[in-house]
Amino acid sequence: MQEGIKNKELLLAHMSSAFSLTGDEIEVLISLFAERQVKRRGFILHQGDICRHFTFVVSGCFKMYTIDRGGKEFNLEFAAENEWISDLNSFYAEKPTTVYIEAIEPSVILQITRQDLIYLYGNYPKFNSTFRIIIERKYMELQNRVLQNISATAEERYSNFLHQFPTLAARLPNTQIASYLGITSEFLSKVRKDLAHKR
Amino acid sequence: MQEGIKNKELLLAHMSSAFSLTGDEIEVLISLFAERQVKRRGFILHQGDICRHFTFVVSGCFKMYTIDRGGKEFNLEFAAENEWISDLNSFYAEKPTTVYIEAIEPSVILQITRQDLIYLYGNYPKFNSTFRIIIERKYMELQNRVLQNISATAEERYSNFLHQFPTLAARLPNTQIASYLGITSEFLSKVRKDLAHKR
DNA sequence: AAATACCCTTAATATATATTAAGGGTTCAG
DNA sequence: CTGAACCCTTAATATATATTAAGGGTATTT
Repeated sequence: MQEGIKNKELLLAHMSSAFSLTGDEIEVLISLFAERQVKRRGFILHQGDICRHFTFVVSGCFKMYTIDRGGKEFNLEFAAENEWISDLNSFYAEKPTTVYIEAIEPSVILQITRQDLIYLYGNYPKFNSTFRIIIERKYMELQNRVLQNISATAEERYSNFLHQFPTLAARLPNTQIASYLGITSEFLSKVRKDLAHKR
Repeated sequence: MQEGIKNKELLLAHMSSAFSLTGDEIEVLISLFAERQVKRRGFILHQGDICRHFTFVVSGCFKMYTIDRGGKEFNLEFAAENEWISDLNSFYAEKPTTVYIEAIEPSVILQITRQDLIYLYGNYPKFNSTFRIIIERKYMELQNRVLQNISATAEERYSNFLHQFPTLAARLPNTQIASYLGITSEFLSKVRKDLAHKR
């Protein structure tokens, strides 16, 4: 329990941003989350598998994506430091996932299993609120993304992405950003040129 | 407490689909939710207001939308019987909303205020789980919608909408569906013609 | 250091979707 | 009952975005 505590401090700080935690709660969090290193291009979830963990990213970055029949990838979500990633549908229903979660950079994560999370919900009620709030925040972000998708041009969506996720944008290849925005990387290239000319 | 109990039974049935409720929990739910009738075209939330209620739809149907500088409406969400609707961002942060929630049909709703919901979370811990699950379900639906938006053509999105929300599709004018799908109603008209010819 | 895979850009052409305009059909409020 | 809103469709034209193909640049692996 001494090794890796340092990484768990980020999780504890994150969890106590909404509600402060008691000593007991801190202890149980530390005991139930397992640390894992993931290499660049390493998968923590593969299409067809059952998603068995709720994952907190300590460092590095992941993408969650699907591949259609034509072999094209579509990025549903990125998760960097201090963010959560999981396929909720597969996780709770224990059914095969349709997505991949892959490390874009060498990463360190903390994971809790479904069983342990349910134990946590049942025995430390505060975590129901904590995880409710985590999901609510993610929900609002997604809703904003849907609004962008139905109302904004590719150029507006890209500008917005740069503005909303500046550090992420600097770390990701444009191909990955294009896949997230729902455009081809060739078109993103044009959009970038047009934006540059507007300066 | 006798009048309107019938409408609250739908809420109770909905809430106990994930966890069964005790007598106390049922009583507090009944006491904290207020029933309201809304006419067609009536607003339960107006841009600039603070969203003060979490709303459960007993009957009828609502749309949640924004209007851009050009006056165009974009439908973020529909909510019919047995669904929840609220602008979470405005509701929790108590700041002015950017959206409208308007009845598309004469409707009956049950509403709880932010204060009462927080009271509920604090004193009846089970509802933390219940509302966590409600939000998780909505999150998965939104995620699926984002995937559609970035990966599917307008025709695929429309087919999917018909398949996923058959009763809703039959009740809504096509203009509203187009606004939800992120296309113009003229183009939806063409999509419908093309689909009809494919039979 | 070479080889391979990845990444970014450009441009020509093709397709999906928006815009504008117009007409007819329905519903709803006065 | 009647006009005013709304709704749906069509078609011509315009714009946004995809596809294909090609070349050069950068990492990563061998």
